[in-house]
Amino acid sequence: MTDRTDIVDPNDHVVLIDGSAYIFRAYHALPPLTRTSDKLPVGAVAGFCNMLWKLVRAQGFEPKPTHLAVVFDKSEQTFRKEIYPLYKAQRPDLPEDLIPQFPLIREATRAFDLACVEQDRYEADDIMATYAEQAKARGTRVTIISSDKDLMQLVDEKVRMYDPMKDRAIGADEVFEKFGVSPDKVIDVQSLAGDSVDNVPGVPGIGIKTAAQLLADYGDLDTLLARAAEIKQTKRRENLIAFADQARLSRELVTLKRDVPLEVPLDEIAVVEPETRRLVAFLKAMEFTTLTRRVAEAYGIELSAIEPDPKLVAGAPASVAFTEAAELGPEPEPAAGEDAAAGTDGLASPTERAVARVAEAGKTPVDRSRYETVTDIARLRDWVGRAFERGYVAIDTETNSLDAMQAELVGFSLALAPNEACYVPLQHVGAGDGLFAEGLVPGQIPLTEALETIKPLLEDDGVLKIGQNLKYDWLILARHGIEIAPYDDTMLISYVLDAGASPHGMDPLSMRWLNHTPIKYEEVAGKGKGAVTFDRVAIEKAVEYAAEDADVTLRLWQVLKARLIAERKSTVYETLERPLVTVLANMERRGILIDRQMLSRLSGDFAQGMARLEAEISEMAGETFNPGSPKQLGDILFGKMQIPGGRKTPTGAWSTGADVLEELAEQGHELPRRILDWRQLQKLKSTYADALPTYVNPHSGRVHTSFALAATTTGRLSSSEPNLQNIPVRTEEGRKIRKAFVAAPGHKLVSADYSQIELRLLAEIADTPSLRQAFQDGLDIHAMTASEMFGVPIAGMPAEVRRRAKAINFGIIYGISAFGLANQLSIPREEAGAYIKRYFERFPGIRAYMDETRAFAREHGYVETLFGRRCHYPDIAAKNPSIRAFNERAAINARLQGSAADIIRRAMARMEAALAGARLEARMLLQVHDELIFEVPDDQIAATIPVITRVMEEAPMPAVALTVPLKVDARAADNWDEAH
DNA sequence: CCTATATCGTA
DNA sequence: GTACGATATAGGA
Repeated sequence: MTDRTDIVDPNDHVVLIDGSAYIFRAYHALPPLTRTSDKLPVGAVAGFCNMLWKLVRAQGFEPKPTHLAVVFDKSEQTFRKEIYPLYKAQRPDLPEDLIPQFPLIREATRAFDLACVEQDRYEADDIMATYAEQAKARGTRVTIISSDKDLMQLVDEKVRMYDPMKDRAIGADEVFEKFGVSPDKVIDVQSLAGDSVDNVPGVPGIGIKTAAQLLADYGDLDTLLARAAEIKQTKRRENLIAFADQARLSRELVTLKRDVPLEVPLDEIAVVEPETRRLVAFLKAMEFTTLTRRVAEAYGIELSAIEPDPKLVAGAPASVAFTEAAELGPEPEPAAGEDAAAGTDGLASPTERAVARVAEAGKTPVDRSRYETVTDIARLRDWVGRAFERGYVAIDTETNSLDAMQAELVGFSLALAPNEACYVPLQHVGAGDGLFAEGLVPGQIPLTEALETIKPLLEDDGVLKIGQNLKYDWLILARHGIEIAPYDDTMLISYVLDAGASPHGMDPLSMRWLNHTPIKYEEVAGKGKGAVTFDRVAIEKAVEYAAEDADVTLRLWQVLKARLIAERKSTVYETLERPLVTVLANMERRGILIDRQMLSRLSGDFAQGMARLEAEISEMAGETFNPGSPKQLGDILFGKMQIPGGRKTPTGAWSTGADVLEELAEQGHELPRRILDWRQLQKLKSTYADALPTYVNPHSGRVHTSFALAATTTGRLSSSEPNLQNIPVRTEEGRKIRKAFVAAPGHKLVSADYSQIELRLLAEIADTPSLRQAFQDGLDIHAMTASEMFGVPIAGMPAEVRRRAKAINFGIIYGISAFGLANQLSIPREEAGAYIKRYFERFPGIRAYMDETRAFAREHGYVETLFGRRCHYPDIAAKNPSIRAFNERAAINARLQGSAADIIRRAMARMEAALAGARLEARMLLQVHDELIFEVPDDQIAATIPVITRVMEEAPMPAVALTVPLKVDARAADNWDEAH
């Protein structure tokens, strides 16, 4: 055992050898050399041993190294791959005769008694960067033996590089030669220019030269990105803006980690005299005659007295070379899923295929002149026939409205391959410019005939239909009696892969993956006052826009579907996303009934109340002003009336939020109370009582919201136009609005909601036995928390104690901070901090859960739900502490909120079949995060509720068997308020 | 005319 | 303290 505990000091010289890189370069630079007796390739090994010998003897290499480590890449699975799965993904297979040299070089290192370092999840570069950083901190010189440009960011006055093949030193000047910037700017250049070898994306159209120039002009990457809008060159400016996030991702990839938790500390890589006999035995086994002789001479060893290392000699059974080489082979990959794009089918692994698709995607430029306008049925039949042959087709519909429930079909486009796309105009009308009478433009296939022709294609089990935000097109066509199946949705695939990391609309996806900017809708239809609906767009212009959408969708699918498989997210997509397209489309199609008379009456009542309050407000203020204007109100309260205790908003204006006014009201000020009352009425009137009736569809007489599947970072749905997920419930006045949501005659509304689902998931995920037990025993969870924390018995507990515990429980779900809890409970921050401390003492598992989640998110840039959904937080490592803390809280919350969202999605995906299987006519109408609302025939209510409850409670199975029970409460009533 | 800000409704 | 969307006002284009 050798003692390696010397302490590094400033006179030392730390030498770090990039082992893996050395082998590659030596293999290609040196003439092939094989061991005489068995033709084992050893060229790189020989070069390596010669270099080590020079180093330890300090021959032509001053000063003599005191510390030396040979550093290797260990596995392909590095933290960079977790950030960006395509990183270094297109590495070609190693040459046959190179593979056995890796283990031999490790053996050589050991034979020289030098440290051989490799660590899971880190590349050799990161390990070297960490050693260099630590050595520098002690004032020690460092030489990195490598010519890898990725290491050049480390060069400074203490750290130099040395190219072992060219025998030359690399200092700041050489780095400038290569990158056009000083070493401290190398990272920024690489972030912009990217690297095709390592598959670092960078910004399209920017190479090293341009990057260096831009950095000379703007200083650094962040400044450049912030001021990108100032750049004159159009394409360059657009790319810098569109790919800013990609540049930041690239920066993460190229920045070497300087704080790797080293398994072999710096002090342990001190150079020691080798055990000479073992070294000679190794060299002899390698049959390096010249070097063996030199080494033996230097140490005064009689050559013939040493036997070659028996493990390594030619013909040795199961020699280290071959056993270790086997482990270096490519990782086995499961077979790829369905796949139809040409050219990349033969590739071995899903990852390679995904990388190839990404690389190919930008290569075929979009050529709009090749799009066909289909105006006769024979041509349409031809396209349909070719789609059948191909087995997949991208489709996009064009309409005259964004509202899928009332939009008229204007035309549709199909795409079969890049640039092989067509547009089928159906209902275009004259521009109506006064010269020509409005009416159908001639030469369009009659709507019914066209639909009859494509229906068999769109409903054929054997042909995959591909859309972008397909729920919209599905609804349009469903209203014409066509139910598209099977299908894929590029927006949802992107959402599964990149939620939180990048947007999922067609234009950003196209720019990101295809390096192509599609025609803007405004360019064909105009914008603002001059905008026309798509049916009035000239067909020649419509073709380019519409066919391009199908073309782009198809190309996106080729890239994203391959990534989905490579990144192992097919199950998330197939179970949590894809089924929801038709489920939500059907919910939207049904809509919900509202009682317009009731809302109209409420609107009148609210108006009356507001008028009365306005009179009182003017009276108290001594003047009339608009109570709806925070600016005017702030001036009255804090200017004119000089009420103390005002706060400012981030923009410097007086804050007049409800919390501020509430406080003033409690101090006895009358005006703020009136304002609060007025605001409540104003909100209820404008947002609900007046707005909801305008959403009633004239044909159905019902309100059809639109649910967005890909709008949130956590996996929740969102609802808009109108938002039916924020219908009032907390106040008596508000519940009057909710009462206006009613069941159709002969039906009732059934509301079924998960009880405390996020807290239950907290107990599950944070593995907290006491919390879990409480749920298993059906206890009041907030009272139980209070009892644990404050030692108060549950029986006869004061309401205030329970209220505080409840606020803490919610706080935990939201990633708690003393500041937030203090705010919520109106208590001093110190007191809130003490509560949190106490909570963590009682529930240590939850603190561990929060710490683990933070650390995981920090390391990976995302968190995962129980079901594998990824929520990305690209700013989790922000330097700004408040941004970072915000992201940490969001990440902590996302695992819980997202897992709950997954569960209700699973329930929804199964609900239709469960109801149909039980011969029930209940229809799911709405989802409000932890609640589902159904419309159920009166006589089926008793039979329906148990089915709904069971599907919801069993939703995690079989993917996840929770140890905490899920509880669902369901009730039926004539209106939503009473059912809830 | 369009965008940003403040406010407030929900889970 | 998390996640959303709608409305009104205000101010620059």
